[in-house]
Amino acid sequence: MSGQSYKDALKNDGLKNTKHRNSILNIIEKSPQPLTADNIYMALINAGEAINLSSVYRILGTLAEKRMIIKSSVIGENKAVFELNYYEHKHHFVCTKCKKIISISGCPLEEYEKVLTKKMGFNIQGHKLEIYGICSDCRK
Amino acid sequence: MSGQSYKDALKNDGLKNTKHRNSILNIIEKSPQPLTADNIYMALINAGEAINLSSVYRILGTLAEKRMIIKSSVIGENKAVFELNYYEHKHHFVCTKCKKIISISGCPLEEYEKVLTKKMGFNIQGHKLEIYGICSDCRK
DNA sequence: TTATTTGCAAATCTTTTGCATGAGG
DNA sequence: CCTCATGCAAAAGATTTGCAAATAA
Repeated sequence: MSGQSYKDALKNDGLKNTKHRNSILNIIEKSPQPLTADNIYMALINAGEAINLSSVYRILGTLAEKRMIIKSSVIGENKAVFELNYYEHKHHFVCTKCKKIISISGCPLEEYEKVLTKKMGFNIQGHKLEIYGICSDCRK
Repeated sequence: MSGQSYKDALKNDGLKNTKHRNSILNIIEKSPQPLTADNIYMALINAGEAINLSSVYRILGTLAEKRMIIKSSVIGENKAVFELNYYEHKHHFVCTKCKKIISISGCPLEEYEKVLTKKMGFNIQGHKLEIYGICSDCRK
């Protein structure tokens, strides 16, 4: 729980630099996969940091609004997951068997978005791509 | 509410041909965009068909399990949406301003999935792509 | 000091479930 | 008939909110 400080990043978004916000950003940053609000809450509790679940939700909402993190959802699950808003654009592969989430770097959609912009008149802000199937471990 | 009968389709999946199941399939089929359980429930009530919301959920669950419909979710919303399992593969554009959902035919991912299969050893079953931004109407 | 943030409890919203009744094949 | 489908009420899970107390700047 002693990771980097997000003091400046928070300040730039007009947010106060609090212990909870820093801890939550650190947890999300260190996670190789997107986390639910409850995952993050439990991680804090296990690390000995007293916090209320509603505060976790409130902080996640604020950070997502400021685009420091991204809120999304996983097919078939009815709860939100959060991850850092990496400037390197990534996608995820979800194993339908073991539920593992694997990051995939690179994005095949840049050209396609240009075509859509021209053809449909959209102003595209982003996209979400999730690929699902059986991972190599589960195929064995 | 007097649309086609899904009698044979239901029978093929070992499901009884009930009024509710037919009505729900018709509502989903006629909708240009994915619907929530509550959207469907309200449509039934407005059409004068008495049904319980839990039955709507149960029917949607059954139909999704039999792959007659597809359950998915929209970024930033915490409820599931349902649409027909068209055999023509489609994606959606979501306008972040007016919340309109526009279907896009065609899919830019076929080649990419082949590459991933080879490179990562995945057995790919499907994907979900959602593109968001401002639609042409809202840009005006 | 003052606006922002957090804790707490309760409310709200979506979805699921148990059980008794009702309807399809 | 006999099984499957539905209604109803209640539970469960995720998320939000109002308000008072605590804290950062």
